[in-house]
Amino acid sequence: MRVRLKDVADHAGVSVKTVSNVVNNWEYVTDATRERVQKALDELGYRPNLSARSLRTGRTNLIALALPRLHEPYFAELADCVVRAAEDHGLTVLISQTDGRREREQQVVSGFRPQFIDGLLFSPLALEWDDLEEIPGHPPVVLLGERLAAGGAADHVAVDNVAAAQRATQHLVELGRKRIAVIGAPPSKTARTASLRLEGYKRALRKARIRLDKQLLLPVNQLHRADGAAAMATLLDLAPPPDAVFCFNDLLALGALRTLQERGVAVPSEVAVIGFDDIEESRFCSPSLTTISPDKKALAGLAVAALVQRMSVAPDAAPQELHAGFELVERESTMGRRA
Amino acid sequence: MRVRLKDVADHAGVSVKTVSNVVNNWEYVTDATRERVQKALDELGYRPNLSARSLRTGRTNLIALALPRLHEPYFAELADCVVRAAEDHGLTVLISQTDGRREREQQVVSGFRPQFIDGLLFSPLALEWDDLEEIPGHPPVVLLGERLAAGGAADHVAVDNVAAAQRATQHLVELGRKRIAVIGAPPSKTARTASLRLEGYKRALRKARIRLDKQLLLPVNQLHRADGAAAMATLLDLAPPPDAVFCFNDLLALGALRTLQERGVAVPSEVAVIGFDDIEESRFCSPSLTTISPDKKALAGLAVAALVQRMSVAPDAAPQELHAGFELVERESTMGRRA
DNA sequence: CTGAAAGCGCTTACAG
DNA sequence: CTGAAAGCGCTTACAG
Repeated sequence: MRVRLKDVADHAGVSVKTVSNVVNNWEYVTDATRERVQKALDELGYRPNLSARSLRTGRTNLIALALPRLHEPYFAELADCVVRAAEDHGLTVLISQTDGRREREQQVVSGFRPQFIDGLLFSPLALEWDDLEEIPGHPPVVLLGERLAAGGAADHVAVDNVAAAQRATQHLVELGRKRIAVIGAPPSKTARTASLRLEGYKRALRKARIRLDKQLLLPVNQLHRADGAAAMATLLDLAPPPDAVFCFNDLLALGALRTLQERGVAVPSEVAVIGFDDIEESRFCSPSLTTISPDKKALAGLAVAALVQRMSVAPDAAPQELHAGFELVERESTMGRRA
Repeated sequence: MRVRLKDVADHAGVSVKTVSNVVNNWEYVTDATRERVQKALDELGYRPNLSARSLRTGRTNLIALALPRLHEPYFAELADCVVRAAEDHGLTVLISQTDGRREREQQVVSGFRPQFIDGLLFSPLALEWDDLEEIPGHPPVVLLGERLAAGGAADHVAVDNVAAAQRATQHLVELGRKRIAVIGAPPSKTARTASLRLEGYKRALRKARIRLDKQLLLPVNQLHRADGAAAMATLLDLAPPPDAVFCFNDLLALGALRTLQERGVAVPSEVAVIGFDDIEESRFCSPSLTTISPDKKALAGLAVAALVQRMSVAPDAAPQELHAGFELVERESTMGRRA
């Protein structure tokens, strides 16, 4: 049989209210009472019934995290950070994959399990802001990473993609590279993150007075190894080929490295490679990969904190734009002199 | 304001019970009443309060899925299947990562959110059965993939690892290979799955009257690309080197393929490679990877069904050993003649 | 500082 | 086939 508050109260010879006070760390309980109740709590092994608590308080302490794909290491690592950050706030995270498909994203926002979560951390690929607005009584939402198309009025947490991409490009410039290619250029205007990164790239080139060569901008279908490998092959067939490549994520870069290796092109002496995300494998591949490392912990921490704000303290505050830091991690794929 | 059953009842001019009957698809409601109530339900946009329902029924319809690492594509894909299978039973899945560490696994089983889930799908790496027994009032558990050490008394769902490994090895034998190496051999006895796969490998060799050469059995620290790559390098330094490699998962095989490519060893003509898991990338890498494809959908379906059984129908039934099917998927890494 | 009591929204015997 | 009512376990004004 389950141990209820009432059982503990009887055991300790106090009222239910008093036990509840102790359980919830209420301030005004005499030490003697607290101690006695705590003992009863321990002896009986009391565990609160979360459903009852939720029913009473109207909060579930559950938040959902909706991501395109857990397969992608970046998202898997980010999810892990979010789970930990949420734990610190006493929140449990429900992870769900949207596959970046609009229909699934819509499903998530309108609540696959309605009235079930207190808030939503959302990394949308396809959804537009209008879609979000239309849904009646959707839970508080904080956008993570991807920004909804124009006019968004929800908190948004991300790295400063423009600045980060500029930094990455600048790094290649500083190595003396002149023909700096991009793998992962935005295939369409809806690819918001890619557009921002491209903007950063352009700024760096402008500052270095290097002319933009559109031939060097390669879009991809997906952000996977295979796409990176294929794009790199295309680039190597150019005359002259690039002397550096900025890949818009590490997976693409890993694919590019593979092609370079196959073709016997030396990295970094002939072609320097830089990625974005700093996934685990980038440390272990050979050559190890120079990359932009977004502060995933900060990203998760800011997002959860913003959501908590919206959930309880200030549901109607003006939407915030929050940036987590990043750093450039130099590894073998850009270390060393030009050939 | 939230719409309650009571509001709908008032709106439709019936009692709360009747509305509840309609919501829960109770059989004995006249069509006229059902229709009228349904209309009120729709008009008011009623959504049941799940906390209240849980409090009343004692069930949350939440199950947890505890996996070592979501980063690993196999687990990510499996998780996706589990989520879908659970949906069919009206269950929501709480995914949590244990990192394969005993401490985290213990945490999960004893309930990170106690009294919160109806059941647990669990893929343990470190936990022993005794640990499970010791935990008072742990939820119904079904083991997925990994088997707890001896004496387990919980349902277990997996592919027949011995049979699958035997099939894989036999395939290499049929190609005429004689020196068949293994990457991913069990580093210790606790690596249960690896031990089973090794057993299958041995059986296939025995049947083919090929002598076991322990030099060809390479253990790994982790089941990642880098480990596969390193192991392959070791194998190529043998004299003579192997003419085929059975990798105990696809990630290892992907790493092995990379090394083979770097060293200019032809696949499959000089060395044939086979993996295990059939992760997405195996279809897209070059050469594409022959592999054992466990029926992940069946695995997830069986696991969820078994858990549902234990949760409601037959909590104390004798533990079952359930096997999902597998098939050998032939791709480029083994297709073609020997050099 | 502590107690008695109401009520969160639902399901479910129990009547009828 | 439908209704009135109890009760799941908790929190929280309200008294004292």
